[in-house]
Amino acid sequence: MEESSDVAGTAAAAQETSDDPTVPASRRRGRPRSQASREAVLRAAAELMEPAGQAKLTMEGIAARAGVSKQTVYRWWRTKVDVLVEAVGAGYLDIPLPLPPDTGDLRADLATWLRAMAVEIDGGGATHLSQALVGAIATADSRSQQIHGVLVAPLRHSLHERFRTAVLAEGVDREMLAETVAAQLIMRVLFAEPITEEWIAALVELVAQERLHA
Amino acid sequence: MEESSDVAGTAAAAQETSDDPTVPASRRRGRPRSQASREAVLRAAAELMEPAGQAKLTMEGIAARAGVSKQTVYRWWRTKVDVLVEAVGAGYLDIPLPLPPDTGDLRADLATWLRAMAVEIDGGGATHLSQALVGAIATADSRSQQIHGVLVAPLRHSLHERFRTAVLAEGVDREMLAETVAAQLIMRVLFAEPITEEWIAALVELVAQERLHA
Amino acid sequence: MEESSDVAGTAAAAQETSDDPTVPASRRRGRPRSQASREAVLRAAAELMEPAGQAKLTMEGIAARAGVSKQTVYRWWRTKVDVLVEAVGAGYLDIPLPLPPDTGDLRADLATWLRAMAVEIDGGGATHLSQALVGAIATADSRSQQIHGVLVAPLRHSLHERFRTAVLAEGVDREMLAETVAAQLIMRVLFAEPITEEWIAALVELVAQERLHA
Amino acid sequence: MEESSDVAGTAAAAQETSDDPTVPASRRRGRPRSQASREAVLRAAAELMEPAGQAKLTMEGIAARAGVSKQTVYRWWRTKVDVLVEAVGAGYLDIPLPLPPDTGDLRADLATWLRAMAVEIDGGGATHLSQALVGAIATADSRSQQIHGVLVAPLRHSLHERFRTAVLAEGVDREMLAETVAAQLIMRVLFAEPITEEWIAALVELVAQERLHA
DNA sequence: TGGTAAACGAGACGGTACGTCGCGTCTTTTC
DNA sequence: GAAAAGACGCGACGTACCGTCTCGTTTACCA
Repeated sequence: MEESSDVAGTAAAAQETSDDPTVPASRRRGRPRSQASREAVLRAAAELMEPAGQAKLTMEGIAARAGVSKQTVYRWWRTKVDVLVEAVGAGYLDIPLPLPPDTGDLRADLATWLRAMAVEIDGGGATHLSQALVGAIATADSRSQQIHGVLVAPLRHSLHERFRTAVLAEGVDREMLAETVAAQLIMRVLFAEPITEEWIAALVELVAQERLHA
Repeated sequence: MEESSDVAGTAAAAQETSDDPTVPASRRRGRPRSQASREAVLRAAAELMEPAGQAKLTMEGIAARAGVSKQTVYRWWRTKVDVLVEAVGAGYLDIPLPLPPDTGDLRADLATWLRAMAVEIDGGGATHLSQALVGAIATADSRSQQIHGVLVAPLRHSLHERFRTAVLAEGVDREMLAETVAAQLIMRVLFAEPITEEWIAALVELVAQERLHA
Repeated sequence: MEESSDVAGTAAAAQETSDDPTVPASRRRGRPRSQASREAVLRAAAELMEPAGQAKLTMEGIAARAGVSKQTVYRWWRTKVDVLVEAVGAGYLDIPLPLPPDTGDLRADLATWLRAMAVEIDGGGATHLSQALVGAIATADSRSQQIHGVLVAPLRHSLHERFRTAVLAEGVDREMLAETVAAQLIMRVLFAEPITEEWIAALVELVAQERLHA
Repeated sequence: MEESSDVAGTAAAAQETSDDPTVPASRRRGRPRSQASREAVLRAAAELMEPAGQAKLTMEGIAARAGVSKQTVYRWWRTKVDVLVEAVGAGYLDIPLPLPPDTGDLRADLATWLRAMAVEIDGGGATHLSQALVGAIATADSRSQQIHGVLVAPLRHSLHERFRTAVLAEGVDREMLAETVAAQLIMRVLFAEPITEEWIAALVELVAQERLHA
């Protein structure tokens, strides 16, 4: 639940609302920001996402549930998405992200992982959040960068980690492999397309090119 | 008001709001649907998308610009997305979709096509529309199926067409290749990631596996 | 409670929100204004004034109590004062205004009437409303004209009526006499100064100049 | 913070916020009240009234313009009105109040004075301030006494001064005469009624009864 | 001369109300 | 019956002030 938890953050950027610790204590004036409020807001936002994609996320609702004034929410976050992104970043709302196993057998590992993701997705966990986040991109003023950082980048990163250690044909762009799997998966989630064994097989086949140019 | 009618049609499916002509003329009573209104609405929706991703698309706005009563819009389309989808389907708002060329050289053709797409995207044409459409998915009640049909399917379809005739290694799932390029491209558009030569090269390399198992 | 009741209206001007009946029925289009809502709003405003000068009159509160949407209130009345003025004009909120008796004895009649007013005022009836109305003048955008019409004019008018028939010295400006009594009374109300017998006597003496120039 | 202290003083009474000098020096501890702040606040309040009846007077605004923290304002004045009243009392915001001349000719003097007031009022000087002050009465918690002291009493007082020396019919209540002129004038200001020659004549006629019972 | 206690600036906080926007529905007259 | 017009209940928006509450920082006094 800590701010600190996103420090280790893989790629996910710092969306610190910045109680910037570099500011010398002696120069911080006025009543300090209430950490209680901050946490309450993030938690409220997270909880309001839970009910299976309510998409019922309103600033008003967040403030109410957090027991905080609307102004306080607006003071620190310009938009819903900003709240959401920070909530994810700070770990209040976790996008379930199992690391791909590494048994040495890339194809098997990927398949296993994709099946795990399928379960996760069918459970509805990721779907609603992802949709909300991606949906938020539409909001004109919204920061696709941030959403990318929270939604896509971690996925890509953890996949890349697996590919990095894999035995592949020379010259294969591992970055691209990770990106491909991530993109495919996200599309699947967004458009609620089922994740079938056939699809998994085909994707693995495409991406696990250990024997190429062998 | 039918949805069932969009079963037919492969990709760029018919989402006609269907003044179903199979209904015997003798049974159609009262004032017939105004084609003028229908067109005005679709045109208005299209135009309201134009200003570089205003995302200012409201039912109220559509009706106003179309010079049509709100009720008339609601009578024939349940949601914004429905209007948008039909507008795309009816060609009022075209997603620019060049067909991949077929010079025999798959790799070159793909690269050419991707570059063309990059231009299109940088022009901003596709971005806003795509974002709006995908964004619409978030709207809880929204029909990701329809959006898929309008946004993803055609892309996938036209790519598949090119892969179908390509000389590839045996057993390669051409469907998956098309799907991969489409997914990658859409992700790129959604998150406003630049389309670089490196990325194109890597993607082509991944996907144009003519020489596999050679 | 009727609109019609203010037609007879003495001086109090027409602040009709104008369901203008001169508009030919054939040209009135769209859903007609809900009389139920209109009345509910005016009644709500009146009721919210009751509790002895709550001054708790908010647009939000009026709408809520009337069981009407805020928008509906704003659609027909630009400000609180407008609502209040119409409520008074339409008789939902009456400023108690006993007519001065006419026994032939002006001095006695005035004294009687002033005592009656004193009772009314001590009852708190008029005070809060008057204060609210006059207070409203401060609101920059507010229409002192309207308030004058509702608060001052009727008072002046009914006094003038009594002076008109009185036997006074020649050349006395009866308008001025009515105006003087009204002004004095209103000041007394506004600043919560007590109405004493001495004050009544002095005022009557000033104003009932039957014997002047005799 | 005393109220009692304004008992003394005839008209433009002292509503000093009282760094009461009767408190033994030995008991005054801590940082003393900043006179600079006090003046800045009063000046700010005065200035914010200037722009022709902005009525834009907010505690927040006063503090901001005074370069003072909100707390400091609240520490010394409970309400806006308190600030305003003190500002008037301390002469930061003067209600222009010419003394009625005394040439011996009461009627002429009154007429002259009323004309002078008319000019003042048309200039807008008094109007906005008066409206603001009277408006403030509405604020439930507000102290009509104080406002009376600042707005009405001085007017009444200076008029009374003139009537005191005037030659009038016996038994005429000079208090009442002063009160009448004051009330009439204030009503005129509040409701923005024009001050015409006719009105002046009539008022003078009513009030300057030197020759009565002659 | 150094504590100490109140005043001060800054500014965050929980609130209430504001006035507006868009939703989807309803009610009327006109075509 | 469809359509234009437009009022309606509703819910959320983002903003403005309210009056209160910490903070860290003066600044005079008293010991």
